[in-house]
Amino acid sequence: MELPCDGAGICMACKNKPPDEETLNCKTCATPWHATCLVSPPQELSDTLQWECPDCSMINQPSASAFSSGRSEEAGDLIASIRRIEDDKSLTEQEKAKKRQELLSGAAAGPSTSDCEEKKEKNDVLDILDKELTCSFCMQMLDRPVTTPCGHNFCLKCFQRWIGQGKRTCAFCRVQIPPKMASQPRINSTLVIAIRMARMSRSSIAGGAPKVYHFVHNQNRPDKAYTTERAKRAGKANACSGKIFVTVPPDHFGPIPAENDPERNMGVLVGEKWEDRLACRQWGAHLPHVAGIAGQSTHGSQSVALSGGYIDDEDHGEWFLYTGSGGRDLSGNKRTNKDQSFDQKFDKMNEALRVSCLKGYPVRVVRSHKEKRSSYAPETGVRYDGVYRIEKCWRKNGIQGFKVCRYLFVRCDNEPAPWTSDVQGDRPRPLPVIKELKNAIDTTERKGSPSWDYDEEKSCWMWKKPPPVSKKRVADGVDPEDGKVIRTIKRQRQNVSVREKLLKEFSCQICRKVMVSPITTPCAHNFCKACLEAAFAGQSFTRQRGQGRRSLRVQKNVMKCPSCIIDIAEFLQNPQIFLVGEPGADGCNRITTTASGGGKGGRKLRRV
DNA sequence: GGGCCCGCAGGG
DNA sequence: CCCTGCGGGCCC
Repeated sequence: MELPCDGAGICMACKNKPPDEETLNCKTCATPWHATCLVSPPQELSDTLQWECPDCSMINQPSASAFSSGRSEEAGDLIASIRRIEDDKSLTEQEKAKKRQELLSGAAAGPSTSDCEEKKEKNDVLDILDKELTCSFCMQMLDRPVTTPCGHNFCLKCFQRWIGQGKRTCAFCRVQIPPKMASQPRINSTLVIAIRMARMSRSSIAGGAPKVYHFVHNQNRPDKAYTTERAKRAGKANACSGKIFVTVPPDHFGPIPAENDPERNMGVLVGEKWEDRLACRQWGAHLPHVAGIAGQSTHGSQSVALSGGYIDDEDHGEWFLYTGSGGRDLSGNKRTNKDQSFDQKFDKMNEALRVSCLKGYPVRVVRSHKEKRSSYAPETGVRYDGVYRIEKCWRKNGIQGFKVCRYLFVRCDNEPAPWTSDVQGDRPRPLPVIKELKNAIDTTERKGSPSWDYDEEKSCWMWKKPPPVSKKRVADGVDPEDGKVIRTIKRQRQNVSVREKLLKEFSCQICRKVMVSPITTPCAHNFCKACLEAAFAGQSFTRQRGQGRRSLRVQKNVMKCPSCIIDIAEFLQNPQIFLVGEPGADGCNRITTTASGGGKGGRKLRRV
């Protein structure tokens, strides 16, 4: 029996992680497979784009029923059938709609190419809808379905109630539920689509084609991020962004419409997913590739990312509580830091969010798989979940003991959220009751009417006041003739100078200059003697100008290495100082002796 | 799984 | 120009 790759991308057949060029994604279920482990891999490159995995291509053979663990097999069959209809180029949209409807209602189908196949699907569909798409607790159509490894489906809320009662077995078959599933249930997005399609099909009026949801496959993906000469590290850790595919300016507010998507003419759809933040950026959903908030303090915030970076965040899907940025010590060249060490203020990006709150702008929201505590986060990658409005913001004492900026986001999108089985988008909803507001300070609420609001007549969310005028240009290199985007190539850095190499190798972690009276800690960090002494006298240091390096801030009365958390109190009793020559003519110190500095694999002084 | 490192992008 | 940042890869 052939096996796909598991959730971590490991081939379940050979137990290895296949490289990208050996990974095939099924066009129907999007599951990755290891090409070299397949009995009959596709022969032509072009075949790989339309490749269907063994599970999906033999979906009606009982021996090949495994769709993938944790999913409803029958729902998988249903989706596969629906997608086969979608992919049939010989059908018009109306014919497709009719076929879908027949499939889902079990009505008589027209002449078929495969009688056996269709007969099974027809007869099973009602059963599937009755059994598989019904929650065993509430006996209703599944709402935010979660699926146990034993293959049983429950509403998220029902499941959580069950777990809350201390139960740890499947309510249906009594098989043990893994601790991870119990503590962090994730919504089964495949089932969501199945339920939604069933509903659309039932409610669709004859003649009007129901809305078709788009499934994004890898082959539609754009050029990837790339690495410069300077960024020596492998892969995308230090990559430049690939081209931006949408023609909206970086300060565009709201959904990205089809007319700004010259590549596909679809716009960015709710539920679209990307491998990582760099790919997400390329489609304009959220531009910064590290920061969680996109925006300008004078203009407003266009988008946010929920990635589990801040402990105070609280996700309820249609609404969530977001934490502002800052309050963290980023010394030591860090980009993020789990620990908060000072209060957040309403400035910079936090102020940008506050502006969007006051004006009632729509804020795009992406959720990342890195948010482990939310049931609404995707299993992998980064997903666009539509626009939200910030209804209130305030400050509170955060979990880590410092003040944090807080924002109440409430969904206001015309497309349904990726986790809901609703066919419709959002309606205005009452604000949730937020307990922490009792102890909030600096609370801000919108006074006037919001710019982005629900129109009762048109039954949709829209700009009720003109959107803010863009102050920026569309992504660099967009050809005004055809709107095609030309990738911009970053200027690459020339050879690194000897001086820079020296600085890198022998610089003090505090002053960033070549060390004077160097001391290497047991944890292998290098400092000037004076800097280290001053560090523990409670002084703080700012970086040297012009080198693109970071400030190091040290805490008073803490005997930890300024570059890491190792306690060096004992070492400081008797630090060893190495010999260093006088400054040279260029002002750069000459290292003249060899010495061992202790610590594993650290930078050690060498003769030059 | 956690620590560490660093180029990049964008705000101000 | 300097500062900041809810990444991502690698090493342990």
